[in-house]
Amino acid sequence: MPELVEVKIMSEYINQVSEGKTFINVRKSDVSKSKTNLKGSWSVGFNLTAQSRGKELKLSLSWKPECFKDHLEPTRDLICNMGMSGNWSFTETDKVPKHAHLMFDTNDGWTLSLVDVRRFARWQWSNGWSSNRGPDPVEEWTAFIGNILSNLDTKEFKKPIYEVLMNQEYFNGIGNYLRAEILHRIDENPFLPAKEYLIKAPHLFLYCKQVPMEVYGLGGGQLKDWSNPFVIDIKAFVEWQKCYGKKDMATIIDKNKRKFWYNKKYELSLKNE
DNA sequence: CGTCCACGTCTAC
DNA sequence: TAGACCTGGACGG
Repeated sequence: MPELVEVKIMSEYINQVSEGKTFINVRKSDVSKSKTNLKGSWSVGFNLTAQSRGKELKLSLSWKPECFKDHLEPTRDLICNMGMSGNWSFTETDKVPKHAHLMFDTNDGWTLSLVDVRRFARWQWSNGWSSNRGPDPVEEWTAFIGNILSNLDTKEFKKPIYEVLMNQEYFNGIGNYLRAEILHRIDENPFLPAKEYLIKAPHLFLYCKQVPMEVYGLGGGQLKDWSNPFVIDIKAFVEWQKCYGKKDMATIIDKNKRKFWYNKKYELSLKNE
């Protein structure tokens, strides 16, 4: 599920359910192979807030004033990647869902859990966002454009746009369905080198913001096993999609073994490459 | 039963 | 640039 929009919605969900709660414990499932050390002094009285940037989610743990001691850091950030199936759930502690792998318990019997069937999600303590991921196309639109423009003459932008659009160093948050839908909307040859494509279709920048915002308006994309608490209409997302997963579209497998969905009219452009 | 597929990174040859 | 990492749903025989 999680691309930019869904991670953004998750961060809002975490903020909503954590508001006014006091957390007293952090733990992981027995089956989790995460090596991030959750032990230590983070065991009494902290608040949780979340923020997203592209596909990254940052959880900030900050001490309740009455629990704060001088020798402690006032806040600590856990940077999370949600993998293919990660999502968040807030339940009573004895009703934590199957496949919960990172859990935060409150002092009144509730638990915030990172639920992740495939266990590709990762988390680690960090002072900030990962340096190898670019600005958020929605929340930091100007910086997002600047980051690309100042690197337009690098090797990377000689690669076809459908590949570069998945590079998180420049398009943090764009994943497989957003790639397909954005390029389909623009309706320009997606096999063009990225720089050339951007010169022909500079509105790609705008679409990298607008298309996610439309999905945000729908409550986010739908994943089979994600009960998205913000969903407005279950069918809306499937109907909104014009390209990704549609049987009248063409597909190729990209370098990363991801299926790229695109309009059949560009099949010929591919052969000419 | 079995095989294929999934909204993403990682790291090892 | 293959694989590795994972579970489970869809679909075929």
